[in-house]
Amino acid sequence: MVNQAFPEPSTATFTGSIKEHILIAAKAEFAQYGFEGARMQRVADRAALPKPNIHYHFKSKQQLYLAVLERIIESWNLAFDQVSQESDPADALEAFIRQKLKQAQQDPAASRLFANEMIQGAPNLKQYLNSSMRSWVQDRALVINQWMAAGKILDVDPERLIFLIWSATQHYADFQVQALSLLNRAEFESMLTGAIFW
Amino acid sequence: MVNQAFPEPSTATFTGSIKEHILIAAKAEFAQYGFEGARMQRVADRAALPKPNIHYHFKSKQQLYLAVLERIIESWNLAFDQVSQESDPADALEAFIRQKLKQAQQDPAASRLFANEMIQGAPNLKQYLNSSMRSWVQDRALVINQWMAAGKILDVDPERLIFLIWSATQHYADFQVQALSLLNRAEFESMLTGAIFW
DNA sequence: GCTGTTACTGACCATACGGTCAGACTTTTC
DNA sequence: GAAAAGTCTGACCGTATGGTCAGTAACAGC
Repeated sequence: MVNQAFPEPSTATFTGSIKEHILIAAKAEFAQYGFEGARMQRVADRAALPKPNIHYHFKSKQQLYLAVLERIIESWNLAFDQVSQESDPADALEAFIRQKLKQAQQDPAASRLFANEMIQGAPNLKQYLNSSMRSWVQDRALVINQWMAAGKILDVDPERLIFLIWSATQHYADFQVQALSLLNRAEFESMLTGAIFW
Repeated sequence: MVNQAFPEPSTATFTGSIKEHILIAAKAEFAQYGFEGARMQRVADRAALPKPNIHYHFKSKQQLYLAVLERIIESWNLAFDQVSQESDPADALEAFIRQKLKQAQQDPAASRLFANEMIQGAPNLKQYLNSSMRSWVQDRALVINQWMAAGKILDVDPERLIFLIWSATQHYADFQVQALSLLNRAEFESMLTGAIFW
């Protein structure tokens, strides 16, 4: 039996492709243990498949990991909606925060996997950080600067504001155990619902 | 040669005890790879010692890990200074934030190791979270509630405020690569100096 | 300088690990 | 319905891993 600190919703009534099924199992494993700590046998156990079956669909551990990572980045890119200087700052920021919290709630494993990758020095995501993610931050920062110039919000460092929101929302996914324990609560959802506090 | 994504300050001019020397090397290894991903051989390489030497001083990987964890918790406890309802909220909160940022700056590996432990579901820190850490949060929350009752600060959920500060400060240590990359900066220190933005 | 104790280490061990492969089973194509 | 293609898996392989051990070196006490 696999020690699943954060069990995925059961895929017993599974309908998608087997590759997808394996990717979900692998995501949970990599999220919990990181690339080096992950075990192909545990991925197989989580997916309830023989180990060679995993290797049939994904040539190597590295390739499986990259496939998981790619899917996560892809799904996050889809959620990167547009904001312009005409948007109302309060509305836009609240929408952004709610979206990030929803992401953390719907797929905390993805968030934890990303955190693991960052902690290890982003060996597989340096390119992503330096290209699409950076330009995304810069676009947002530009809008925030425009809001400031138009007197719509107080002066802040735009990048710092984005980091603050990013970190606070991601925190609930990555440090789920800590937050639940410190708040003495059992359910993840109620914790996130309460996370918007202004 | 060990791939040190976040090299520790060199201990070449090493003066402390060998156990301490090993603990520092082990902290870096466990912080980067987590318990399961860490390799005793790499710990030995980081410490520039033969592997059996590590096992002479620490019976097992598990015991070495616990020793590292214990040292971190201990050093953090020392920094948990007291705040009372007589304190000025602005001063007290700023002091708290500066202290947390200093911690993140002085020992980011410790912060990352803690993050790794949380991501894995705190298998070795459940006790700590449920006892001393929880009561620390509750003590602080009480003071914040008293501040609110006295009209010194606006109404907020005290635990959420603590989490917000915790997450934002910890973020700079754990996601160092991301933040440096997105800000297009090379030095960690200047990034932290700029982190206090109000 | 001998003795007891602590510190160290090259060589080794059992097991776990990522990965392979030959053959079996299943589905598709015509 | 037979051949071809795709999917699956028990048994296995070479290597890396955590850990051991016998023996050596260093050092303190007398």
